[in-house]
Amino acid sequence: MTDRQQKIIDTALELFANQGYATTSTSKIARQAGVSEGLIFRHFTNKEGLLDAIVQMGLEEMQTVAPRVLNEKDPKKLLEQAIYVPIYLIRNQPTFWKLLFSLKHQQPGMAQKYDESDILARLKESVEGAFRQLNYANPKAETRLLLVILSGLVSELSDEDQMHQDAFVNFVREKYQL
Amino acid sequence: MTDRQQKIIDTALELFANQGYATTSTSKIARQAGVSEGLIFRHFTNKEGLLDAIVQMGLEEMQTVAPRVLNEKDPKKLLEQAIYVPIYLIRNQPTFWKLLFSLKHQQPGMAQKYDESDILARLKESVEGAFRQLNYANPKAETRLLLVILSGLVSELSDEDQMHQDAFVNFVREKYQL
Amino acid sequence: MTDRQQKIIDTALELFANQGYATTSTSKIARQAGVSEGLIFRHFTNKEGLLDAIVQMGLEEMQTVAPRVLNEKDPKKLLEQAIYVPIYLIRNQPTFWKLLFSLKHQQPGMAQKYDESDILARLKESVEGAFRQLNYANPKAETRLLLVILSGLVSELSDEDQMHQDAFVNFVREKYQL
Amino acid sequence: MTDRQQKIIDTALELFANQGYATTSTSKIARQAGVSEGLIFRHFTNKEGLLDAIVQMGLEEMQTVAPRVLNEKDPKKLLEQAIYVPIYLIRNQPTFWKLLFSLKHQQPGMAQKYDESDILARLKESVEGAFRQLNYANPKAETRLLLVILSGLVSELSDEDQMHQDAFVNFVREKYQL
DNA sequence: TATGAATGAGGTTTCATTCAT
DNA sequence: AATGAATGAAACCTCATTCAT
Repeated sequence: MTDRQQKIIDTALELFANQGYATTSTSKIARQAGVSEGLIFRHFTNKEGLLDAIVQMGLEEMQTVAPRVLNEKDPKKLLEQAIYVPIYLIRNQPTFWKLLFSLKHQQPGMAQKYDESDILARLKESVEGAFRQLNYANPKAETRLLLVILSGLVSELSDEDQMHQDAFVNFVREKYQL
Repeated sequence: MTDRQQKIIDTALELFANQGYATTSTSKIARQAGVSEGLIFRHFTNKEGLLDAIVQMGLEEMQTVAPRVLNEKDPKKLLEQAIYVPIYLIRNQPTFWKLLFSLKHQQPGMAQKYDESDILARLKESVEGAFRQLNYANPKAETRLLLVILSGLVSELSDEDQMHQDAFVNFVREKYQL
Repeated sequence: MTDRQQKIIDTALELFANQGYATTSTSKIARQAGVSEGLIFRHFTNKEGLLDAIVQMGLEEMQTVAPRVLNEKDPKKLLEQAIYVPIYLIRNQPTFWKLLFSLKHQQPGMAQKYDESDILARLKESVEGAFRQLNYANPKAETRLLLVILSGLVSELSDEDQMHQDAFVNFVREKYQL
Repeated sequence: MTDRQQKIIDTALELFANQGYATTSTSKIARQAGVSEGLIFRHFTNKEGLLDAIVQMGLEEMQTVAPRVLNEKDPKKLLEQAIYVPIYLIRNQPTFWKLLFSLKHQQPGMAQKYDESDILARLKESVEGAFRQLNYANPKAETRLLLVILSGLVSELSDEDQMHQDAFVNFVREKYQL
């Protein structure tokens, strides 16, 4: 991964997340990244290939954090981690997660493609297991609610300053008594 | 509002909501609505004008339900209504709300335009007031959480059958002890 | 078929035949036809769609001449016609036939597509039948030779003035004692 | 001429002949030849330079066979050779001749360039002389017909198996009573 | 009101070619 | 001699929009 490749990915991530995938032209990406438009296609084949690379990269970061949840044996701590991890991820890669959640609304088939991603599925299971072990009445729904909350969280990430964001995250954490 | 105007609006709503605003071409709308492409522009001036008309129409429906909340004096019932109204709306106009929430991810400036919409703002205030009157510790955050949940709800509307949807809505209602 | 559609077809035919299909850009066609580039795609979908339309049109002309061969009962006259028809066609639509034969060298799969064309196949059969009825020793090879000659004829059509062309056609006719 | 230069030429010849010159990208050649794209330009300056080298190479092969015709004194044998030489060449370098004839249909000015090639012109003259010495009525036309037949032959070379090809070549030879 | 031909700007992509290493 | 990153021009194509009828 050369310097320019990384520059392209970073620029595209930011633009895709904040202006929408369809609305962001490859020429705008090139201009803002300070490279020629052709370079995008030499490295990523496609506009979609570029998106794939971005998602790939973002999910890899997840691989390094996910074990904290997946390998935790103590049920109490597992739950804590289960809730922290998404929050942690969103805080570390806010733009990436904004993009990931937003794709659903933009390119019907596209988001679905990444849903199959193994790591995401296993995390879901882990979160669900955590709720189960803590004797929540409806772990499946509980998991979904948490995801829905996080999804909503992300969708408003950019519109506010960090402070309000933090306040709200804390509020959610308390809601789950952690 | 003639028949064909309505047909155009209905078709565009469905396509915008399910395939994205930017991704849906006016020619696709025209074809699927069975009218000429020119007619769209005669009636709505713009692609954006068409979107405006759709949002206009959707919000008008809200005007007929909103008073149930806004005019309710009894604090207990007001809260009930405050929570039911969004659920009711989403159930009655799922496509419209899917579109409305999704705009945020697609056209930066566009969604914002409708946020100013008076009726939506006043509803927010009412919901917040409801939480306040019921002595919730943090009414502002509580309101936001509810909106966030509803937003998440909508974002997955199309991906599941109604049954799962209903089950989840019930779960959320119980969470709020209603 | 509007005026402009026809203009586009005529221009494209000439350019495709004389400069090659791949080498002729849609923008060059548009400029020379005096229309906007977009119009080409509105009417013909594709560059390939435009080629299809051209071939379609050329083959239709053939439909009006082919019966002369196909319906002839008298074996002697049938042969005469069988040989004249290709010559007649080439003389009437030299550019079209130049294009048709040249496609083989340019777009591997493309020419093949038109080979299936029924009318062309039936003509081949008729020519072959004619040679058979005249007791030529090897009608299949004879037919192929004729086609090969005609193909060669066409391939040099543009490089010479009509006079040399005619002289050569006559020479071939005498070769076949007609 | 290094190994890799030769590999590039061979690959390009095959692709140019079978897929067309304009349609074959330098990157496809590089990939299939197993070299970097830059190397093509280091060795041949240009895409056109590469084509020149290919033609150069093919014509050199001709230099070794042409004398058989050019130096033959016996008129009877000269004619035989005059007809065999093209057939021999096509059989030995089918791909090259396919390319050479096909260029006419693809790059207007390009083929013409090679027509001036001395050896080709002198061969034409020799073939014509052969027909003249054998008292054919119209040696010029006869020569052209032969060329036209050979051109047609080549144009269908790739589409059939060798057997049919041979049968047809024999048929042509008999036609000329050799 | 309604159509559908026509436009032109801009989008994605390809490709011959250059250059630093 | 060889690579592969990088470029920029030009290719094909889409699309919102205009206009004559």
